Amino acid sequence: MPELPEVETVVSELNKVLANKKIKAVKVLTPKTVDFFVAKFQGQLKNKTIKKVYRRAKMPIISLSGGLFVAGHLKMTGQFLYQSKNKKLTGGGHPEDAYIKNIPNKHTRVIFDLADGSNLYFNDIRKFGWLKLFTKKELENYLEKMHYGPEPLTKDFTLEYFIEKLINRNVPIKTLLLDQKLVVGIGNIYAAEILFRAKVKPTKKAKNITKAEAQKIYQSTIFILKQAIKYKGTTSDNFADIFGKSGNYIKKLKVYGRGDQKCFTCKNNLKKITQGQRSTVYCPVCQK
DNA sequence: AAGATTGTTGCTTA
DNA sequence: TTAAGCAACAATCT
Repeated sequence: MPELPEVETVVSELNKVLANKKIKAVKVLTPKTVDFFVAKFQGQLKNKTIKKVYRRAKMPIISLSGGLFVAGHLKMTGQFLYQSKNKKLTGGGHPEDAYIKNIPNKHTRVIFDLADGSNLYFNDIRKFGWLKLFTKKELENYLEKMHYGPEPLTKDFTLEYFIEKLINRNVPIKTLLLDQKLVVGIGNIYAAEILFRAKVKPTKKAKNITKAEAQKIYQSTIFILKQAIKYKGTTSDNFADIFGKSGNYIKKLKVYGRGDQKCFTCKNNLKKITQGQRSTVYCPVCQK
């Protein structure tokens, strides 16, 4: 459940520790993670220098010398973990620490050995995450093919655009918020939180959302994502930053993961339903 | 021990 | 063509 705030946290930390560092060697332990291009991945990254690490949608992107890029997706359980030379990761005090301590471990898929003696690990419990080597052109083509919507925290995401995208859409608003073609970065956690803040019921059809409601959802999207970045994301399951530390936004969650508990606002019981094979929690009283 | 969990792709149907 | 719905993917926890 790395969503935009979690990926942003990881990417900004990676950029700080990796910029200008040289890759000495790369070891792929799980071929599937690099789509079985093991020799290419290991061979072409050798002796490249990392220029910067940034993000598009939920994809971390590492730009390298030689016009190459490593881009990928954490999916549900992917993690980048960074260990400087004589420092072991300690975990953040959560049950998932077992996956972070003693790296490399059985969930380590790719290891980057850096010239200064530090290591970057790509860990992934469920093996849905992936990394891929791209040239600049290939990366551009890939991103184009994805038809990603605007970044919600930039000027590209306007209220007018958002309102227009809801017109005639016969899908629940929750489902639409998860659609990366409409706007990128929102996943199951923040969709629930955004709609709670906007006081809109997740099952409401997009075409029936009023302009006033759309504006609330739009503003809540920006507010919630920014706030979650400030808290370094949400660790509800196994998200960790590159130093193995948990995100703190779990303290701020109003509805996600709180099915059958009391609404903080009205004290009635929150309701848990399933939409598009995903759980949704909302307050039947506060959200109309 | 079966069911829940979740981001995205790709298939099916309309 | 596009929209909508849903199985599948993997591993772990409950």
